[in-house]
Amino acid sequence: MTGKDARVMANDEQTQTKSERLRQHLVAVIDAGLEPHERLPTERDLADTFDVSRLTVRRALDRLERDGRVYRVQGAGTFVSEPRITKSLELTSFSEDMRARGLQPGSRLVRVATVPAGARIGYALGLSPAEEVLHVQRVRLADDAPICLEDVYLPRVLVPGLEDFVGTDSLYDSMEQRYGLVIDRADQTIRATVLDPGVAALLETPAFSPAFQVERTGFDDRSRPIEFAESLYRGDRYSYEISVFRRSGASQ
Amino acid sequence: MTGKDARVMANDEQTQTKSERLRQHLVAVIDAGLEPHERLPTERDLADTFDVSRLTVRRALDRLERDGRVYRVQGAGTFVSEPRITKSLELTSFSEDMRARGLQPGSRLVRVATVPAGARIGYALGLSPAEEVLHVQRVRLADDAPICLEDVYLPRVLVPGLEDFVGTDSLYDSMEQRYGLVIDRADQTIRATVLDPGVAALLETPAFSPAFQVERTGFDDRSRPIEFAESLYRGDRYSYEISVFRRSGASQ
DNA sequence: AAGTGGTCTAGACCACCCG
DNA sequence: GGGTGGTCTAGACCACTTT
Repeated sequence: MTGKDARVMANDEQTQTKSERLRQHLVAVIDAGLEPHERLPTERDLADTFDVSRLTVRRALDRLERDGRVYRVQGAGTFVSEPRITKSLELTSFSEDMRARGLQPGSRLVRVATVPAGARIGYALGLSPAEEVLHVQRVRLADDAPICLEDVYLPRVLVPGLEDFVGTDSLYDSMEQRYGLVIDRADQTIRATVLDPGVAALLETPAFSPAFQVERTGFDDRSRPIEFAESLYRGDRYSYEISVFRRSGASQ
Repeated sequence: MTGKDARVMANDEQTQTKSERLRQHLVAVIDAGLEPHERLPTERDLADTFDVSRLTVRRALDRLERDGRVYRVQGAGTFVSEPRITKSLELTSFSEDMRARGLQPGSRLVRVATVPAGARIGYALGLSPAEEVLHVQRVRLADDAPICLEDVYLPRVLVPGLEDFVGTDSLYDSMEQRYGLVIDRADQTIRATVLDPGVAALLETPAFSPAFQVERTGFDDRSRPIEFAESLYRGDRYSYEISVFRRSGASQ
C-alpha cells in the first residue's frame, strides 16, 4: 500500500515512476549550477536523501548517462558531463525538430490522393502492390522558408477519411488521436544528392543544389510498419547533429 | 562466495556478467530458429531456467529490446522482432563499417604533419590555437575504390611519436594500444554538399558530385575530447542506414 | 582501508492483457 | 482471475579508485 500511496501522492502533474521523477530532479539540479566534472552525491546518498532504493537511483543515473548528462567512474563517483552540442538522434516530427532549432514550423500542402501502393512502397509497408495507400505530399517550412519536400504514404485501411483533415491538423497528431497510430521507431536511409529542377523550384532553390534524400519506414510499438516517407531536404538549410556511442554488447 | 564462483566457473572464453551471457544466449536462440512475433519464455521462466534473478533476465531483455531484437507487451509477453534492415547508429571505425557492408577496407596516406591547432580545431579539442596537433589526411578505400577523404587531428601531447606508425597500422588500434586512447562517444555534424574539383580528383569522381561532409569530435570515457575529424564521403557510394526511436524521457 | 560504482538476489506490488 | 511485463525494495558482494 505504501508504494501506491507514494505514487498517487506525488502525482501533482504527471504520472511517472520514482526513477523518472528523480531523473528530472537531477537534471534540474545540474542545470541550476553544477559545473562540468563536478561530482554528484554518491548513489547511496541519493537513495537515502530521496528515500528510494539504490536500484532506483541507478535507473535514473543510467538514463542521465545515456543522455550524456553525466559520466561514471567506478570507484570514484558520478560526474557532470561537459555540455553537449548535439544530442543522440531521436525520432521527432518535423515540427518538433524545427522548434528545437528555434524555427517556426509550417507546411504547404501539394497533393493528397489515394493510389495503389506499387512494388516499392508496398514492400516497405508489407502490403500487396495493388493495395491502396494515402499519398500526402507537402513542402515543409521553417520561418516560412521551404526546408524539405515530403511524400508520406499510409496504408488506406489504417487511416480511412484522413484526407479530410490533412490540410488543417498535424498529420501525426491526427494519426494518433483519430486512429491510435503512434510511430515508435523508424528505419531511415539517408543519401546525399542534388535537387532536380522541378523539386528545386518547389523548394525555391537553384537546380542541382546539394540535398539530403531520406527514406523512412515508421513502425508502431509492435514493429508493424505504418508509414513510408520520402523527403528531400535542402542541404543549405538542414544538417544532422548526432552523437554516436561505442557499442557495449559484442556480436549482434 | 557463490557469486564469485559462478562468475569464474563460466568464464571459459570471456569475462562477462550473467546478464550479458544470458543476452548472448538469447540472441543465439532467436537466430537459431525463432520466427518473428514468436513469444519468448516469460521473464520468470527464464529466471528459473538459468538460475538467475528476474532483474538479471530483465537486464538482458532490456538490451535486446534496445537492439531491436525483441519487443515487449505488458500483460502479454516478450516477442521476437521482425528482422531489421538497419541498425541504430553506432560508433564504428571506417574499417568496421566497410566490413559490415561486405567491403574490403583500405587506406591511402596523403599527408602526415604536425601543425598548430588554429581556432576551429583548437576550439573543438579544447586546446589553445597555438597548441600542436597531428594532422593525418587519408583517402579511405572500399574494395580499392575511394570512398572518402578524411582529415584527422589529434592533440600532439596525447600521441607523441604516432606519425611513425600511421602508414602501417590502423590509426585507432595504434591510439588504443600505444597510448590507451579509446573513443567512447563522438558528436557528429553531417551536411550535404558537392565535391570541389580538387577533392573530386582525389576521390576519382566528377567535380560537383553529391557528397556528405562529416565533422566529428571524439571523446574518451570521461568526456574529454581526443580527436577532431573531417570527412567527405562520395554520395554515390555511401549512405547512412539508421534507426531512430521515440524518446521515452521527456524534457532534457 | 574506506568508499565508490557494477552486479546480483529474493521478494513484493502494480498495470495490463486475455496467449 | 491468472499470467504477463513494469517498478521497486533491502541487502549483499565484487572491482576499482583514492578524501
